[in-house]
Amino acid sequence: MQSRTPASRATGRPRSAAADAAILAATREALVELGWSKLTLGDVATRAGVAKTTLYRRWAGKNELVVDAVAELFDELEIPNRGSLAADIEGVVLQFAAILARPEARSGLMAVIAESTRDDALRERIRTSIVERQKRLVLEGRTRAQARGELPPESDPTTVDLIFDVVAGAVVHRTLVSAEPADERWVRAFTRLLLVGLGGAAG
Amino acid sequence: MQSRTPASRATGRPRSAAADAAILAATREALVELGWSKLTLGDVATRAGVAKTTLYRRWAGKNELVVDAVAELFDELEIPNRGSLAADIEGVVLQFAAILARPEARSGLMAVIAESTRDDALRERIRTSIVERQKRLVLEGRTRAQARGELPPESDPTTVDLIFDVVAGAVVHRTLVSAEPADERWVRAFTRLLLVGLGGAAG
Amino acid sequence: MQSRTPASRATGRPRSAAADAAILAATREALVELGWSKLTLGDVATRAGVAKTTLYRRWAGKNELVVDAVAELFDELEIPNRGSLAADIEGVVLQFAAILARPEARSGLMAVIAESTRDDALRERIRTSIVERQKRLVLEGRTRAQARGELPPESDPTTVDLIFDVVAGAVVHRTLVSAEPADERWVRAFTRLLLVGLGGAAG
Amino acid sequence: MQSRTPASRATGRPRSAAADAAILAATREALVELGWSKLTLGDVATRAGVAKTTLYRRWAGKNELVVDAVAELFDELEIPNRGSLAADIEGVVLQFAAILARPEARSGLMAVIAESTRDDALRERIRTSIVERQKRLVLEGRTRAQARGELPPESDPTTVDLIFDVVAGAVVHRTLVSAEPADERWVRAFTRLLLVGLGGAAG
DNA sequence: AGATAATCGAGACGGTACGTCGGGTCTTACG
DNA sequence: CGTAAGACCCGACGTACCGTCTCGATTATCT
Repeated sequence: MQSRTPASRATGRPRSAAADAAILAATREALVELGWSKLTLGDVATRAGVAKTTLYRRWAGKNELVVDAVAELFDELEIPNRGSLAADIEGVVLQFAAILARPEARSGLMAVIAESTRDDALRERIRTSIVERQKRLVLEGRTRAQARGELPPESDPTTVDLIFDVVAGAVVHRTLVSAEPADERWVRAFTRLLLVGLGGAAG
Repeated sequence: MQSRTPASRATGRPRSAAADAAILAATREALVELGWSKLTLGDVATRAGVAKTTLYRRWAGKNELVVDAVAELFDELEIPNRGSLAADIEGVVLQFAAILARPEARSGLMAVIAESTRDDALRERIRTSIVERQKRLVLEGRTRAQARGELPPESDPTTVDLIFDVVAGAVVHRTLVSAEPADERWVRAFTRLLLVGLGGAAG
Repeated sequence: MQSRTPASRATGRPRSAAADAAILAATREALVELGWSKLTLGDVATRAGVAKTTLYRRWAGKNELVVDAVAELFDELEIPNRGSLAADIEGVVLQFAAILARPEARSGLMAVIAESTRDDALRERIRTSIVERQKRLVLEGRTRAQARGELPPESDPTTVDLIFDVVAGAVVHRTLVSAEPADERWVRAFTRLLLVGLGGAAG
Repeated sequence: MQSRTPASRATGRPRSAAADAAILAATREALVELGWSKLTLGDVATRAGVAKTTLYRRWAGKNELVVDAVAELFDELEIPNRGSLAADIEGVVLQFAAILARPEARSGLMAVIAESTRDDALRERIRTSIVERQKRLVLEGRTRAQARGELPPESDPTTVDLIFDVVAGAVVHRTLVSAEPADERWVRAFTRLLLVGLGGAAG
């Protein structure tokens, strides 16, 4: 996750593998209790039972650490097989909304995105660890829908990006900016819009 | 803009009106140069030629100040009248994308949203100053499309919220998270998706 | 004591005069309890009820602070008038030894002298605040002895320096290096040596 | 030099003899370049081409290491035979002053003395390694002067201590505290004072 | 020859203090 | 009163060394 493995050292005491996990868990815990802006690396180190230096040896700063801590949250996402494209979308969107409802995701995610607007390395890390990694969901959903005959067997790669931006963007905006719950009612309306568009439905 | 006006005092030296504008301008300038996280209120005060005391008398902190400074940026948005709903949407989305391309909006907006996940007053301030204020664009667009007969004359108010989340969310996600430009090609594809849905078009 | 008075500011909150005294007292207290090497500026600030920044605004570091704190200790030295040069010397040497027996002087003094071997500004500060200031004792003692006719009325200024180095050096060496008490017996033997020399007496 | 020799083990890899010398040399080198307070054991180890572990296996810490490194410097002192007590004293004092003029002695010596005021074991080590070892010079000088008939053949042992404190103290104070060179002129004046006293000479 | 054991280099580890920076508050003199 | 200036307390920053530890690799002596 962190760009380590420095050409495989031979000598010296090896880095503690347990420390990595403890630090990431402590980071999420601190995010829940304190939120991004009040989270301090000293506190995270203490919670993890680790010295500050150990933390800094592995991560360059708060941003990098939180990206890694948050990215893991999204790995539990799975696109369900409910028999229809609409039902599949509704399922995954609800999962996504559930993660965004958790406090460790809410403030952490937006904050690192904010920071990434001025930090190219951070943006790349976010893209690699979170965005690109989750596009698998769109791909799998489309493949399945094509197998069912719900979508034509074409495959413009930019369409995947577009759909990902629309779905993820809508849920994030609903949840964090409008600050309204992305509940089942909303998800159904959103899925309908996504499938048939403004013109197709009653609007 | 700032919820002040302390019951209109009679005595004492009145507050400098120029200071407010100077501070907000200095804030945007500092956002461009430094970004959210490196912006300091002491620096803003210096740029504005104002004492820190003066700044704190008017705003409670960094978050409130930046919300006000950023909110003004979105007031220039106008939905154009290009003769069709599709063209109108494309126009306003491009305007929105242009604002989000400006550095003073990029990091400032996301950062205050991140903070708002743990600060109800701030969330309310964002909703009032930015979100609700710009929903006028969706309303106006729909009214115009209904007049043209492009949309049925129905008016579910939750649909406005949905569309706003989808449009704003997609552009923000494309621009800041995926970190790709919301250029004319992308806007056209997005508008088509919005109007006819995944199923209706080649998708 | 500290080279302040920066051209006499007009504006802004003035520096707290109480803070200076509190910090110097806290420094001596910490020297007694912890000694030079375990004394930390953060701890001194806490003891003085002052923020670390306040301390750093006034002193450049541990060395400068301790010089000022220790220098005050020697201001209480007075050369007594006991009727003869020998008795006067014995009196002042005993006073000096008593100060060097106090823990706040012991480790602090030697430590700053050690540091001063690599820091010209510090050496100058020590010379001004401590060495030159206490040479008054030698001058006064000589003047008095000349009035009594115990010493010829000549006045080679380098002799003052020589005597000061011999007296101060001997007491410091006896006390801190040999680590034996400079008690009355020793002081008497030393004074006899100083007055009549190795050859004159039994040696 | 270091109180080791752990009961003479039989088995296991023996300690490198070269390491000891390399470490002491590196210590003196670092003292010259950096001075006591900026000297770090990690740096000394690197200079000596040795791991930190190796260094700590032999010395308990910075103080002990520096005492050993500095003590060796004084072993080169020899009291010359110039035909008279005065000339002998002048000779050895000049040698002593020359050593104190070297940077590896200056800051190292004073610093460990400062530390020794709070560390009995260290004080004892200094006394053994440096102070008592060099008293041989006073003893030899006196013996020789007595043989010449310059001093009475008495031998109060406390007089040796007194003279050692006076001579060493004066040179150290002149050199390090007053920060003036102990040159030939000064040494001559000091020797005269030591031999005939304040009263005997012009003062 | 093989087992045993202390050494060596390297470098990660838990700590403590550093000196700096920014946040907000307060205290001046001036308008 | 408002204001500019700047000192104040506080808490976090990221770094540097401390002295300890855990590695794999040597290098001895003792079976």
